[in-house]
Formats: sequence, C-alpha cells, structure tokens
Amino acid sequence: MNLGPQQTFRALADPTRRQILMFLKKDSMTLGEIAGHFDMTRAAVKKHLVMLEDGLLITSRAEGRERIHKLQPAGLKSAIEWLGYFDQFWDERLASLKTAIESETGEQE
Amino acid sequence: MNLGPQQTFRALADPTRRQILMFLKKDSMTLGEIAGHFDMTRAAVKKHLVMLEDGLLITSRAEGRERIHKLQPAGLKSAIEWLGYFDQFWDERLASLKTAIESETGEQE
DNA sequence: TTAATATGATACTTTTTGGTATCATTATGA
DNA sequence: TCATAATGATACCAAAAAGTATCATATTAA
Repeated sequence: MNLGPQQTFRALADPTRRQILMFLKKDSMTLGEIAGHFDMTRAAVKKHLVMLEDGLLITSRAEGRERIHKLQPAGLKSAIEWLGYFDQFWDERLASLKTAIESETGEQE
Repeated sequence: MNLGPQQTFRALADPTRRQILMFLKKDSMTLGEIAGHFDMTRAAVKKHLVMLEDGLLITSRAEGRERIHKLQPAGLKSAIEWLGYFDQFWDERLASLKTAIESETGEQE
C-alpha cells in the first residue's frame, strides 16, 4: 500500500510547494486562493497541487465549483520514517523534549 | 550562514542519492566503490555526489588519488527543522519516546 | 620511468520539471 | 437563461536534471 517516500520527497523538493504546505497549515484553501499568493498562473499552481497530492501531503474535495485543498500531514510519515534511519540529527530535537518530559514528570509525582 | 533547506530537500528527492546515503551510513567510500553499486557511469554518480555535497549531506577528502566520501548527517538539520513546523507527524515517534523516558526516570528516582 | 588507475571536467543527449497559453466544463448568480 | 467565475485538461516552451562519452590530470605501482 505504501509505495515508499519517493513521491513525498519529490513533492518537498520545490520551494513553491513547501510554501503551499505552510499556507495550508493555517487554513484549507481553494486553488484560486492559493494561486493568489503566487506570481504565476493558476495552471502552474494546479500542477504543484497535483504533485502534492501524489506525495500524499494534501487532499482535496469539490465543493460546488470550487475545490478545497487541505493539508494531510500524515503523508509526511514515510519521509520522516526514512530520515529516521539517520538517528543522529534527532538528538537536538529529542534532547529538548527529554528535558521537557523529565521536568514534567518531576512535577507530577 | 544557513541558506535554508532547499539544496538539502533537492538532494533527498532522488532515489539514487538516498541509496548512496544509506551506503555511506555503513561506511565511507570512494567514488569508485559507490559507483560499483549502481548500473550507471562514474560520471553520473559523481554528479549525484556533488548534489549531496551541495545539500551538506556528505563531505569528502582527497586521499592520494582517491577521494573518500563521508556521511554528514548534521546536514539534515535544516530539513528536519522545516518538517518540525508540522508537529502532527511527530506524534507517533515522540509518543514512544515519551514512554521510554518516563519509565526510565521512574526507575531512577 | 611509464603504464595503469582514480578522479575531474566538459560537451552533448534525453527526460523531467516548472511554467504559459488556450480551450472545455461545470456551477452560480443576476 | 445566460454571462461569469472556478476549475480541469491539453499542447507547447524553456530550463534543469540525469545520464553518456570523452579527454585531462594526478597518483601509484611495477
């Protein structure tokens, strides 16, 4: 079922597409709304949206004549999983988390 | 100093390059050794190595007439950082870590 | 020294990507 | 109804990416 992280990594490789993900993090949007944030045609933005859907990073549903595009962060899972093979860079993030959890459990008990 | 994750994401978008990173995770290698694992010319592999260096994912040092390529996992930092803006997918990974840390601190105190 | 080896560099080809322009389709609102 | 608005689809173009072929350079080993 999971065909690996290829489409996901490819979708993430373009700055416009990453920007779109950031926008969709705040709110779901129509094609027109998304295109309004960029200096390119709707057709170009549409193609980016298709690649983001291929990468399982967004979903969309028709609503009348509009189509609402929504972030699907779970699609990042395969990429994150692949990155997980390289344990080292998790250190910093995990270190701060460890501190947070330890102080938290300290207060609770 | 940090020019953002663009080069890193781009480097990660190709399956051959991700495969190279997996190889280098086990051991540093020369161009010839790496190329030996792929069905393409050395020149092609060389180009992939250049892109991996651009993405700060590997470093290399000349050693006689050979050049040793070494994984530089810290280069993934900017990409991981960007992915960090989407907190949700960390849940699963972080949940298991939380369990591990809590039981650990429980035993210590 | 000199032949072999490993890499570097460059020119060229093909495919993919990112983009525009254009037309078709569908839904909406006056 | 019918003009308009939103999206879908397709053909086309330019630039980047992925790869080959070839030649140059530098190091090693006989």
